[in-house]
This record gives sequence, C-alpha cells and structure tokens, in this order.
Amino acid sequence: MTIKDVCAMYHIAPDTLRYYERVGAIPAVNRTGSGIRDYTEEDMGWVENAICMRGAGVPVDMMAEYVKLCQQGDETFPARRDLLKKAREKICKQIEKCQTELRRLAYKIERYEAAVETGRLVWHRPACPPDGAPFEEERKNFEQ
Amino acid sequence: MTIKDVCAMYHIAPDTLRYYERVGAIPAVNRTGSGIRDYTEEDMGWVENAICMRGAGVPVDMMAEYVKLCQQGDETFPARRDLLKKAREKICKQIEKCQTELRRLAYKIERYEAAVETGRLVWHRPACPPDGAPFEEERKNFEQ
DNA sequence: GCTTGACTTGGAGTCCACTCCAGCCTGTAT
DNA sequence: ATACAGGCTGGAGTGGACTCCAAGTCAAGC
Repeated sequence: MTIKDVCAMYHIAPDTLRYYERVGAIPAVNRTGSGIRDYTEEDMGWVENAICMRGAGVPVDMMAEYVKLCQQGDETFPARRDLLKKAREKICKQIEKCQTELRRLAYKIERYEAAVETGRLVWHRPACPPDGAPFEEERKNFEQ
Repeated sequence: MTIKDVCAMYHIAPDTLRYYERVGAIPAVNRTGSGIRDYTEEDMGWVENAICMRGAGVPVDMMAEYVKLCQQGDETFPARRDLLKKAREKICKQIEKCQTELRRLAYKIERYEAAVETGRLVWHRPACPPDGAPFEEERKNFEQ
C-alpha cells in the first residue's frame, strides 16, 4: 500500500500521514528499497486509530505517548490502560459540553422557527448555563 | 459587573473575554465614564453563550456572524435560524465521532483490564473504522 | 500629591495541528 | 535517453484561538 492508497482510503492528506509518523502518533512505516512508504495491514490499523482519535479531539502528543508505550513491551499494560482511560474522560467531558450546547441550540432554533412564522422573537425560559455556572432564573427576553 | 467578576463567575481569562469582544463573538460591552467595561445582565448572557458554543467547538467567526445578524434586526430571523442549524449539524457530527472513539476505547480498555490480569494482551474483534472507512473484517491481533 | 492596583489598548507571541514548498531521488513510459 | 509522475526530506508557513506584554489611564487610599 502506497501513501496515496492509504490517503484515498481514509480521505486524509499525505502530509498529514507523514506528520503523524514524524511526531510518533503512528509508529514508523516500512519502506521499499528506495525509501517509499509501504503500509502494511498493521500500519493501516494505526492510521485508522490515529484518525479516529484525532476526530474525537485526542491530542497528537497523547497518541504519541500511547504508541511509545506500546513499543516498550508488556510491562506498560497498566500505563496504556490508564492513558486510554484518561482519553475516555476527556471525550466524555467533550460530549457533555456538546450536549449542553445542543439543548441550547434546540431551544433557540425552535424559537426562531416560531419567529419566522409570527415575525416576533420571544424567549420563554432562561438558557441552561455552561459548566457549573450560575443558572439565570430570571433571564430577560434578551436574544443571544 | 467588572470584567474580573465575570471572569470569576465563568472561570475564563479576561484576555479571552476581551478577545471575544474584539472579534465580535459577543457584542460590544458598555463602559463606565472612564472606559472600563461594565457587564450588564444581557452582556453576561452573551458571554455565557460564547463559552457554551466554544465549548462545543463552534468557531468564533461563526459566533461573530450570529452576533452580527442579531444586530441587523428582525429580517435576519431566517438567516439566524439557518446558522444555528448549521452549528447543530457540526456538533452532531462531532458527537458521532466522539462516540465512535468511545466505543473503540471501551473495547480496548476492557482488553487491557484483562491484560493486566493475565499478563497477555489479546484482541478478539476488529476495531470499528472511522467515518465510513472500510471495515476490517479480518483484523489481525495487532495492538493499536 | 503620590502610590497602588485594576483596568485599558494595540500589537506581538504561543501553541497546536496541520499544510505547503523547494530541492532531490527513483521507477516507468515513450 | 528523456520526460514525468510520484514519493522523499527538512523546514517554513498558516489558521485558529487564545495569551502575554508594555505603555498608558484612572479612582481610591494614605
């Protein structure tokens, strides 16, 4: 598999793939005699992994740390597990933030749907606040 | 409300607040006679909104566009609704990516839990691929 | 009147994750 | 044999979102 094939398969730029390899977010890829990357099944697994993790907002240095642990052998099982758990926590928090915003958006879109009908925009309840901030019990009919 | 109060309330840096204002992600804040920002209830609503949107990954220029539309009057109701819908789409896609990764992580953590018990790491099934990529039916027992 | 501390501005700097580029090499097709 | 497509490298550039800073202003306290 050349870099181009992998790029086509995963819709990713070759530069990004080389960048991931350079910073260690994926292990070094095998080369042909003339130095051209030749992705194995295993390499593809790593690429897939990197894309999926980045898609969920896991930073590349965290992925690089995981790759490094994997290359250090079986004694790093606990460390790897802990790292993955840390990544999971991060993503869970991210999802929560997204869902808070989704609720806010749902309400606002609903209000705007009514507004394009009636010509007047009215708020019926306060917005739900982000991240433990004080909830505005008496939110005025200010649009935000 | 001074900028410091708002920062304490929302756990955000004053520079960030000024930055949001500068790029238009929140409307211009009222000032005292000597030019010091004096946040009203309405301003706070906008700040809260900005923090919540950014937390969900909505880019600042999108927020700025929304603020601009809000300042242009009632003819922009449909445009605002569309913009919010676009933001919602973005966030939904983001959540999906997060949940894919969460599934992958759950499986891997489970395998590592077993591995720290037995001392051997074993994969039983292929990972679920990201974003419509081909599913590896025959994933080898490669760790990723 | 002077100091202190909080605030202001414009602009520069930083960090992350790419993304682009120039110059080079190599295998294949004409 | 030559052209050319595609890959390689190191390094520079970009875009987004902050974050820091120097220099200035102002109000309150001593």
